[in-house]
Amino acid sequence: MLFSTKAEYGVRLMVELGRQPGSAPVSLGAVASAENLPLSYLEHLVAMLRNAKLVDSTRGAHGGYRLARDAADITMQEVVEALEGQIAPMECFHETPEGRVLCSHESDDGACATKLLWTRVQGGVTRALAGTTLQELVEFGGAGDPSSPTALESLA
Amino acid sequence: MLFSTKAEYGVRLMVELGRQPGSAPVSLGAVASAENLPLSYLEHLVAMLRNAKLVDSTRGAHGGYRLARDAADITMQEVVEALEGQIAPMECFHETPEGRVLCSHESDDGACATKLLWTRVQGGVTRALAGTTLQELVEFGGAGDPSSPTALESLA
DNA sequence: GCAAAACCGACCCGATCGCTAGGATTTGTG
DNA sequence: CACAAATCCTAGCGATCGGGTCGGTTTTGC
Repeated sequence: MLFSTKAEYGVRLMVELGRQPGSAPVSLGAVASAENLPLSYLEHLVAMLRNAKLVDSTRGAHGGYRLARDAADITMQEVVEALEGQIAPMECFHETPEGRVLCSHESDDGACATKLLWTRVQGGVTRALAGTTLQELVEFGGAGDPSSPTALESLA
Repeated sequence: MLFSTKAEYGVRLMVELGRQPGSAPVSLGAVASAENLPLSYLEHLVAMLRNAKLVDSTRGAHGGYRLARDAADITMQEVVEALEGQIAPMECFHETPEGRVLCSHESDDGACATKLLWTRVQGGVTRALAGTTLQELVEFGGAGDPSSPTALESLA
């Protein structure tokens, strides 16, 4: 499995937030029951998303969460990386701030034999994640679960 | 981390085998010391590769392993799948024998909101893996230690 | 017969995953 | 003010897996 359910749940959470029409915050409980996910677990995930500044929270009664930015402006790479940590195909791969990929096995001039492969893999994943916006998923997606007719209106 | 060291070590093993000129089998010990990997662990990995019919083994003194097919005819998808199991971005993703991708969350007509994303990711990974042959890695790669000057461009 | 190798299975330790529990704080509402 | 609804925080727990070791058994060439 490439990703754990952290990414799955977290993305679902983001989609649910992105689907909300108004600017009123949505409680996690609402998201949890809409997507049929354990609330206490979602709390952990949403905390990561908040740290990554992808969602804003308002505390207290009638509080909740909403997207920190426009859905069209949030790439899935940001979301997944907030949840799963930096995306790298392999332990020995680090990405420098400038985007260069380094393999800790390679000597100064001799390339690691596997680098070609992992670089291609990472490229494929990164392109897929960075090339998909939350907006797309919101538009694409149904309710995720047929049991909740809620929030289906924005599709029409 | 997308993949574990099982894939890393296994690919290195395959590259090492692919680099051998003659048809004489290479002992695991030789591979282990060449790549500086634990022999006893490699035994498990090579067993998977043997089950997947990617390597042949000959027992007894002066035995060892060699590629079951030509390096140009082995895709990295086969290798990685033999080691890591079926490649899927997410638990809920299964691939039918016909290659169709199914998400266990989607109802009959309502699509899972995350399916678009994971499908793209899987596509990216699969293209990278299936589009890379062992031969390419053999040609690309130095030994990891003895450095052969290689062209680092044309990675993507 | 001996040594080199492939084979096989059991075990071990630490990390992570998925999740729960129990609280504390903040804040709108009656 | 009291209360309830919500976010927030920390700790823990069972299970699985990853990475690796160990000890042994076969098979085979010399």
